[in-house]
Amino acid sequence: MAKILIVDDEEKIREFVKKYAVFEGHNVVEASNGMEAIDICKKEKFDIIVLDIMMPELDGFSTCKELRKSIDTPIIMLSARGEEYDKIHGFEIGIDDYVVKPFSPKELMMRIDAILKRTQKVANTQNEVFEKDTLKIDFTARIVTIDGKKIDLSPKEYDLLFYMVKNRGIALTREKLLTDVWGYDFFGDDRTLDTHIKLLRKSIAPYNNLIVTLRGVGYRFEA
Amino acid sequence: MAKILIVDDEEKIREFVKKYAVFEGHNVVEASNGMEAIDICKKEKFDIIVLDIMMPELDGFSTCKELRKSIDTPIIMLSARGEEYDKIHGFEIGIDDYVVKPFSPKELMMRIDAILKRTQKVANTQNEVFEKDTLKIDFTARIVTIDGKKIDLSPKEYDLLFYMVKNRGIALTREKLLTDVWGYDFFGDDRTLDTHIKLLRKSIAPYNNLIVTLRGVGYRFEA
DNA sequence: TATATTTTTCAAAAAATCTTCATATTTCCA
DNA sequence: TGGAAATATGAAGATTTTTTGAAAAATATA
Repeated sequence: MAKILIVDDEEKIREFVKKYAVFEGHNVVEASNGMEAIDICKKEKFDIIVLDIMMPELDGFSTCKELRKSIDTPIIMLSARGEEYDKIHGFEIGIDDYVVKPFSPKELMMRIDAILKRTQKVANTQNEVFEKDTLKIDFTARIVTIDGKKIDLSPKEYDLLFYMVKNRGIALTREKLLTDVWGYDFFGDDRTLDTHIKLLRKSIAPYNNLIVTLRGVGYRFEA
Repeated sequence: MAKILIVDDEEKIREFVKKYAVFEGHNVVEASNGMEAIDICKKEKFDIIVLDIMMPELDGFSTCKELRKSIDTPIIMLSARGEEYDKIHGFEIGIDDYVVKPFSPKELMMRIDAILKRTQKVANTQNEVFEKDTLKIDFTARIVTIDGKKIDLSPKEYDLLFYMVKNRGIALTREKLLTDVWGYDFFGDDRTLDTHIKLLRKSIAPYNNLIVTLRGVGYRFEA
């Protein structure tokens, strides 16, 4: 069906992805690191590239950046939970989708299928955007504006805001926020989340009420 | 709502998970070890499988691997903190999510809900909702509205309402309400429940009659 | 290396909620 | 019907949770 390049330093992951992709009738080529991927791409053309972020030497982002200089093959990133959340969302034009580890083969295949389906059609260069009154969040460009004026947010503020907006209308427990935005291994103080909520509210000033406190539970971003 | 298989050698954990899953209206089947889980899965189909990693004989990973040969039911792993981090994030990508012990029931339920939402109805991002006339309870957002207007509920009020609505049409003894909503270890005054029923009734004002007093027994939320 | 920025910790203050308790009301039945 | 038992209610104090500001620690930047 499609020709896929899977780039990961762990052989087991490559094997696993390959197994399921082949099962679905795809043609799979493996690369164990970024440099190798770049070399291979000079010779062959793929329909989709699955790229792990965490790799020794050339990481996924750098590899992606390099690849983008010559090709526009859709790229799906693999990332650990809590890892580089905003980097993934903010990465300029580079990434088509990402999958958070751990993931099931089914999920990855679904994403691959979705992208393949999408790329058959006319290129959709529309940025992914959330808007509410004069608050505008452009996930693709990584820009937040209020009333047309650009708002400066720290990385963590972006992480948190993006995550909450992506999951707006859902009651998010403190635990879920901490593990998903900070990563599963966050051991920190209980007040860290509150503090960042505070900073974020301050930053999005007139819209601070969009972040609703759910006492005893966590927070919710109003849909 | 969903059919869940919980696999753990510790009965306490199984009970713990079961209690809350049933609480949320799920249908739960237990297995005390990997082999049993594999056997059960040959006969029944589940919507989600919760699998402990640390089990005697066949551990969670091996069980997962075996299960994956025949089924692609979403799997959530339970792991002790720091346990098998690499394995979870790397090799075993046949899993959909993981929860670190000790975990709160809320946390696990949220992840179960998230996976169900993602796998069952990909296009359907509908929240789980209860409606009766103009009373609307959005369990996903944790929002209660009457006639479109948002009602403010305290945590206990919401928990109580949640529990009663999930178990509507059923006579709920005071004892059951106290142990299930407050927890096993509630030693408090007998009037605590009454007081919260009072507050809840006040909050859902025109619908207060939906909470029926069963003298000598407890309360019932009208179906 | 110094400087600026960001993240985290911490403790006090504020806010919201929970529980208790005394009293009122209702229900049931001898 | 009278009174006991169960439930409802209001108010106050106790407790819990969140907010906040400031400072320390960690990171990034010049």
